[in-house]
Amino acid sequence: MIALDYRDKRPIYEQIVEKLEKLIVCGALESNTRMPSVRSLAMELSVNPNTIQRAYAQLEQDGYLYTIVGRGNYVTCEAEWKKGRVQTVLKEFTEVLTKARETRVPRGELMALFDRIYPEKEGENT
Amino acid sequence: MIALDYRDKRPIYEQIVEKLEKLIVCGALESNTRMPSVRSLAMELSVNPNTIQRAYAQLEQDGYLYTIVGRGNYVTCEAEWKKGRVQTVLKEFTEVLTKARETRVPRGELMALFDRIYPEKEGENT
Amino acid sequence: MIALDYRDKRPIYEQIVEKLEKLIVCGALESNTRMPSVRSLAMELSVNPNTIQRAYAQLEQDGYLYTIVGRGNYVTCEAEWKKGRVQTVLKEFTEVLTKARETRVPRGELMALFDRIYPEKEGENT
Amino acid sequence: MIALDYRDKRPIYEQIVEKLEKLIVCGALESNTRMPSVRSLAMELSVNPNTIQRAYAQLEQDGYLYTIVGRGNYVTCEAEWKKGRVQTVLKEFTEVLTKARETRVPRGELMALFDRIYPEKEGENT
DNA sequence: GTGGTCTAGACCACG
DNA sequence: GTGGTCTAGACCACC
Repeated sequence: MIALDYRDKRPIYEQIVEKLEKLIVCGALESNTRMPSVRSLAMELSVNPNTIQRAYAQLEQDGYLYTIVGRGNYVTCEAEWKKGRVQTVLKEFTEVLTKARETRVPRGELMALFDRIYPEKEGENT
Repeated sequence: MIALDYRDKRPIYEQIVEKLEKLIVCGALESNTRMPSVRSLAMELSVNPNTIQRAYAQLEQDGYLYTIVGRGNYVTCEAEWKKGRVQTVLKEFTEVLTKARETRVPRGELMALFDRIYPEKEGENT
Repeated sequence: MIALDYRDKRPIYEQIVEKLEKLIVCGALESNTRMPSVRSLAMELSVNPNTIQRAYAQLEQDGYLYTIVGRGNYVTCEAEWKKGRVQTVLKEFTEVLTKARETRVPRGELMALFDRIYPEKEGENT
Repeated sequence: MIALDYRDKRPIYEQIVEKLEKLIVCGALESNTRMPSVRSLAMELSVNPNTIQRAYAQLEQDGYLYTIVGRGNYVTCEAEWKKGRVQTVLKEFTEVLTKARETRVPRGELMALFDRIYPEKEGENT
């Protein structure tokens, strides 16, 4: 389900958070789906349950999961996490653009990338 | 010259790297200029010389500085660091766009930001 | 009769206690009325009978219910639970006021809230 | 500095958070003061450093502390935490008042308490 | 020295 | 069986 990179300097729990976040955002983990239990995921990834616990706690705080004690962790419905997520992305987008301007990256190069990665589709994403 | 934010989560040396990088990119520190000595900058910022040493080492590795042993640290010429810099920015740009697509951020919203931050100017940046 | 919120952090039995308490206090469940049996309420709410049992036990301890073995659980008469209830509320009121004073919340702001939530009516509640 | 109550059902770290929060709010711990180190406070309270760590993390998240890795934890300036704090208190005040109204607690009794705990002082708290 | 992370193993409340 | 808390002890980056 998830591959950990022990050479990565970031803490393990953060990697797990990032990976799970992606799975939730892309829709691989649907709303109200039950996540693997703390212990089972810990076994699967060969890490300590505390580490998984921490990752789940972070995801809960970020609005991606909700916890029912004694039952398990569940994925929140999309509308729940989408708002904050969009804001975060827009902020990051602004930052990288500012950086690009400072570096005087040719505008055309950015536009080309933009169109390639985020093609304009009729009736979608608009 | 540089203001440190001790409440920032990132290590001090990283903040210094970032600030100096900006000064070099924006042209405030011109090519082949001699940087302040490790000890003097350490004094000025009230930090451990080791911290400055580390920042300079990082900047050298990133291609912004070159060292002449016994003489000091100098800013590399623009062409030198620009290549790496542009590549970095483009990679970051790609990543954030991918993230935006996954999150299904409306394309128009990104375009609007793009045009505002990076306005099209005739004969420049193209 | 009662809606449970599984995303609530509090244990289920506590939620049930709170809901039933409200129903008793507001008069929806009158004095000496027989409460639904443990098993039937458990069925209705789709929870474990133990959970209902625990909620009833808590309510009995708080003075809202009394049990006649073999007959069922009954709502105590108003005068019975009112004393304890008033005391509890006054204690909570004192605590939150103390907290407000420590935080130096403007007195006027509290007064405004007070008047809005608890309007002075002639001949009532005095 | 702090007395723990092991009979209390709440987790230890939460008790510590509450106690420290009070000390900060009442001004006993002034802004930008350095808190005792994780290890030393753990020793003093005879608990595990992880427990203190958790308490400090919570306080940081709530805006009462900021952390400088390698240096220690510091109290944030008052304006930082005051805003959220006031809001919390007002919400609690509203809740308890609503509860009081449902219980039909005599308005006069509340008013008396109010005046005793939060006396009107000229030129202050208004 | 500091805080941050992680492991191994334990106990508890909840349902 | 589930998540939540806690202990004991360890290693790391940073300054």
